[in-house]
Amino acid sequence: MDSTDPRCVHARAITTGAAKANRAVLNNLITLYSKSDLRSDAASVFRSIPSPNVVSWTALTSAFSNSPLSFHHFISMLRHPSRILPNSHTLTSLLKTCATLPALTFGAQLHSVAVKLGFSSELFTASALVSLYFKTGLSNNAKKVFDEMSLRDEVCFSSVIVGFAQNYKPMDALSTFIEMRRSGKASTMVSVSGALRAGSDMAMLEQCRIIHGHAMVTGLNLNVIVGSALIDGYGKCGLVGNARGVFDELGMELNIVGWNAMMAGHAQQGEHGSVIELFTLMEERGMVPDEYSFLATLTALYNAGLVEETEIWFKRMTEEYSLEPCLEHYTCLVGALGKAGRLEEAERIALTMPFKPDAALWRVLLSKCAYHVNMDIAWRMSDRLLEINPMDDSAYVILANAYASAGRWDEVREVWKRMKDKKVRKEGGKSWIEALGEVHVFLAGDRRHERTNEIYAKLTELMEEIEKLGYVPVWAEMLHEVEQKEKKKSLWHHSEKLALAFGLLNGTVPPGKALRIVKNLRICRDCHEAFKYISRLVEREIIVRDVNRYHKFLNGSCNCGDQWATGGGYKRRLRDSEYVSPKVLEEIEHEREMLRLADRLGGEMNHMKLSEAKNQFEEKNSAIRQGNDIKKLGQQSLPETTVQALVDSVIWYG
DNA sequence: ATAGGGTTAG
Repeated sequence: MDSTDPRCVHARAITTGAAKANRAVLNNLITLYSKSDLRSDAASVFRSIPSPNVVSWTALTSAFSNSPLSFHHFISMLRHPSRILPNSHTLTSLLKTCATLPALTFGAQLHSVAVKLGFSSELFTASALVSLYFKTGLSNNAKKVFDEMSLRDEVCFSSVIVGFAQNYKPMDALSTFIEMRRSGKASTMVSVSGALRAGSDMAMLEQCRIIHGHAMVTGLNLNVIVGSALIDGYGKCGLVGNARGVFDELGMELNIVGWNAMMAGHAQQGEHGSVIELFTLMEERGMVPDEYSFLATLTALYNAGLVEETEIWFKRMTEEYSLEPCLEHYTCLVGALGKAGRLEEAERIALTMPFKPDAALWRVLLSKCAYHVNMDIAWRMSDRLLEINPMDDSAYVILANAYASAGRWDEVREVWKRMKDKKVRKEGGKSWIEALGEVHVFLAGDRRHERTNEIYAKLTELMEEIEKLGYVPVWAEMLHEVEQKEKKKSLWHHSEKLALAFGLLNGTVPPGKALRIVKNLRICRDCHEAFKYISRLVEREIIVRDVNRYHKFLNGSCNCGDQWATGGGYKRRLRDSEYVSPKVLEEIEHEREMLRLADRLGGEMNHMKLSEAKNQFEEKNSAIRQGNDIKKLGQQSLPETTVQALVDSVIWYG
């Protein structure tokens, strides 16, 4: 036994008599044991303390953090005859457990206790509350707690940045990052990786580049977490080469997360060869592939239309690697089987797998039925989709499109009528394009952009030119009775075409640079066809990130090999709140300048400032605490009603 | 003496 072993320290404490004499020594021992993962030893040290104080109790609950057992210890403390009042350390530790489990009901009770005791705006307690609320999806509550804090350090800022990023509010995450930098807080690996995640969730390449630059100046680019986030970010923005640069730079430092992110980057491009290559290399390096590695592999194979390979790798996952496939793995398999026309088999798997199929899975299968025009099964899938969400527009749209491509117009009208009767609205197409650090959003038929006239003129010009090159409009999915001219127009005004025309105007995307478009739905069949021709016409690379994958158009063809009608595997989740308004991007433009300045000045002073601010805050806060209800009434313990509320809510967690 | 934030996917 070496001298740092807690048992050794314990023995010495007993032999020297320190343990008997000093409660603080034993409190320390509890922490020492729990840090070495010896929880039961920690508990027995606690039991040996004749009159445990709040520190002893907090050390005990912390030893059982991330487990509901800590709640029970806390209740025991409150019920203890010596009437011990929790302090901010106690509540902070418990709130962290609530965030990890998660345990919102109990956490909310703790919040009320924190308010009663005057801790709810304290740095540590409030940070833990912020994390708890973000973890449970209550962004507004988290923001409210954050807003009420009078002192903020880099940790609580990073909780908010990461929290917003995890709650699909990338713009809020980025503006919090900017706010943090403006207030002079140093960037950390956590805040930078959070900001990167926010940027990459929107496939905002420029944003990822700026943050990469910032990471390089601060040296955080060599951090494994930031590096993995960079690989992921570049991958999601479609720059696999840049991702690979970071990947190679970090080399042996990277853990499996970084490897999986790299594989995912290739997978989203449909580069299954590179994914398999990395998979092999990973094993040669002694790393054990996990569920994420397999998801990248299955997505790549499935997106490439390799049905048998998808099946083989799915089997390998369970049989050779003893990994449990999750819903997303099954979605790849079901989609692949569906694509091969094995629809009943795919359905059977969906119904017998150990998970309840979600909307995404039924939608994938529905689209495969539509693809094979197997309308009986398609209707069944559509019903299943509507069971999950009666307002799901895709349940109708896919059916209608399938009938339309088979020329069964009566049925098309029937489906549209049904959809209208149920008051289901079709999600409109939206596309955005990044030009000179700004993002421009377009809806189908949008005329709100300030350069609208130029955009429509450019579009007409482009379409007429490619018709000369042999482009034929693809209107298989449109109603036949619409006038030829009208048909053409509505095809021409799809959001992705508007975005592309804008990107080709003078002063938007510089000549020679790829045009990068992101779309909320699948790219439409006609746009896919038109973009192939346009890429040849204008001799530019056009990159479209749709809900399923990347499409890279160059010199008349697309790297998806027209395998665009897929689904499953990785998805890009796009919500209205994620659409970028140029105004916020202006701020980021400022931020770029500010980052440069801040980095030149260096961030050493921040720590000094922080401790100074902390002292001021403590003075102010002790005044607040003296004025609060409980202390004012001279109570030594929490009111019985509060304790009872805590007890009532703890039963939910066993 | 006891306390808060993290990368893959979704």
